[in-house]
Amino acid sequence: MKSPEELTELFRSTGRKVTAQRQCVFRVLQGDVTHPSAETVHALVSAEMETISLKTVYQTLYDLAELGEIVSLDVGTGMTRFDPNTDDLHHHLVCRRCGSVRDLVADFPQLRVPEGAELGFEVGSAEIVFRGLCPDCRSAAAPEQTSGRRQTQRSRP
Amino acid sequence: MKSPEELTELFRSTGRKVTAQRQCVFRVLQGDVTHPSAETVHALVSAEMETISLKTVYQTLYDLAELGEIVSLDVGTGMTRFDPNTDDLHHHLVCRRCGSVRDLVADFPQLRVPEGAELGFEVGSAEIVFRGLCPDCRSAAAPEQTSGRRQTQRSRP
DNA sequence: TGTTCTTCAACAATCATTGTAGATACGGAG
DNA sequence: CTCCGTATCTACAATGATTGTTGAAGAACA
Repeated sequence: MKSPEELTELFRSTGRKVTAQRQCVFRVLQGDVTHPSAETVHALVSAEMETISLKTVYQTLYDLAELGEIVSLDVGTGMTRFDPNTDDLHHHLVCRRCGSVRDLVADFPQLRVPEGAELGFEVGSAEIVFRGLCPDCRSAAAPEQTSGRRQTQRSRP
Repeated sequence: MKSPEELTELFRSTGRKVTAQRQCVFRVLQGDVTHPSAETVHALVSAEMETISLKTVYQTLYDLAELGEIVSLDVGTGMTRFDPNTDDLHHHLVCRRCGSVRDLVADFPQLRVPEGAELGFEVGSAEIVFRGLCPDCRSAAAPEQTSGRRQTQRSRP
């Protein structure tokens, strides 16, 4: 993700208007490695702007995703997460207890669909999700973080 | 997933009661490779039992998942999908246009988190999602299948 | 500065999923 | 085979995440 200043420029140059609300979202996202949900971003932004609406946060995140400045991803924690790291060569670690998400920077060059197994699909990209326990949850009685419903009883495709 | 008869036995032996509704879900799931959503399963079952409720379908799917007979997974199509194939050595192909899901049977033995990159996580499993276009959607003007909201503007972690 | 078009906040609405309650049916005991 | 306790059923309401709507307010450009 570009810097808040560059994003301001980018928004203007693509016909989008720059507002205090949006710049606040830029700032909050800057350097964030926790893959926050829209709700989490809203909470962070609210600390500075008490009246900002959740809808506005969603709209700004949607715009950023459309511009390719952030990536929206669904790792099965019940809500869409947003990642300012748009590097193609990274994947994700997901805690199956608290739902926290971290980037795993590693290239898996052999990640190709074996010839004949693609069932007619035209494959464009591959994502890997590693599931396990985050450091906090490994230390036994650590408290849960997110408020979403389903963390237990999750997948293993 | 076991056969409907074996599932009947399994349900009984684990203290669960066997009803016509449940057996109908067993039958519908048997041999299904489309990774249906709860709603899709409900539609299929409804063809036989018009009055079955969606809640019952959810409950049965939940039970089957608890018993390890099916796997629930979230591949970002907006709803949980269910897979009667519980083989650990397979991954998924997801159409980014219509949201259809297929199994990709292939082992990726080198799918280990590089030493030092796991950020303190205790990694238990890894899933790969390959995104692209299914055969139907490749042939241009093919109609959309699922009814969910977000199919466009999806992730690429 | 004025004009115009976008974006804002505060709703209400939607979709997938889950909780509740009373009626009903399974399945082991008699 | 019938009875009874308990799990399950259906219908309906409620939840959480996300999106649509609307009138007011603000950004960008002439």
